[in-house]
Amino acid sequence: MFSRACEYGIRSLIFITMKSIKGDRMNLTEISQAIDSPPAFTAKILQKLVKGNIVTSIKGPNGGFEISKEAIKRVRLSHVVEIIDGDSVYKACGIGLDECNALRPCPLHDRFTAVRSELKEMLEETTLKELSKRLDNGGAFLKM
Amino acid sequence: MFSRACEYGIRSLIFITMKSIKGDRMNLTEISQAIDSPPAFTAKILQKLVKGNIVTSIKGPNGGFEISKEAIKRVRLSHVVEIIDGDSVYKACGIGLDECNALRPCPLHDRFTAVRSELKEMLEETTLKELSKRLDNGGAFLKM
DNA sequence: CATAATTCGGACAAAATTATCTTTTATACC
DNA sequence: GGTATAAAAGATAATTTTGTCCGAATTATG
Repeated sequence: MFSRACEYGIRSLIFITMKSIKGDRMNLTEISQAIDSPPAFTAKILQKLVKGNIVTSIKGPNGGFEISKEAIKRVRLSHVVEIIDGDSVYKACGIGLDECNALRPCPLHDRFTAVRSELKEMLEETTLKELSKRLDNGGAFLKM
Repeated sequence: MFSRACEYGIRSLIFITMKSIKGDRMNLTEISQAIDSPPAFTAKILQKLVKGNIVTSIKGPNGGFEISKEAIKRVRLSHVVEIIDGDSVYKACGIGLDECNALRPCPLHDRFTAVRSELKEMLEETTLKELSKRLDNGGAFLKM
């Protein structure tokens, strides 16, 4: 469904959000340990999220990554997926046609777009806040 | 969503089904032309579908691939996806946790499984017959 | 039986994705 | 200013997926 990179990205963000709400800033080592991901690869993904205005990074001692109150409110899963995986999740044809639309559909078009719009809706209405809350209250986990 | 291989597989099957209904058997060249896919790669995928009891293949002159009346009735998209991509579409965690279930869920678990069961349902109820009909009556296409 | 057409199977190659390593840049603190 | 810490950036490596090539096996037909 999502790329590996995107999975790590979402997990990182949920963790960072939970910590930022408490006023804690997390560095790469802490993040990759918390979500059980390869540090160097995770660093690359975090860079994308910084450029995409999702998280802010601070260099130097006691530096790391955090997410602002504003961003916590604003950011939806859809934004994260779009930054890391692009818009293929929302646009691509289910069976790989370059151009597939209502005017010139593939045989699966209608059925596929129905399911995909469910997915899209879900991603658009899911906030980092919601996900981080579940993690914080012990109702959900980020590794294993 | 699906792998490239799976996309080619589904497209091949829709085409083969449309032709088999008319009593026509198609060979690799005809199939890969009809669906605009790399022939050698498509051959590998068709081999999987033969082993998976979806299509039957006939060697030699005037050979090729066809699908039986029985299989046309029986086969759902879910079978095809499972043969080519495995069960990851149905089972894997949305954000990549090895073990993610109701007892030990990831933060996205509930929302993700809801969408995924829509997808699963769609794949389980979609038949090759239905898809091939749309192709046959000019209401849908398999390339571009 | 010889030949041509076709799938099958395995080895190989290319491209994309995932992952690592190394150097550079920024910053806090002494 | 010097040092340690941490992210940024770029080069490189490993793995997976996608795709190709070639010889073997099978079968219809003359």
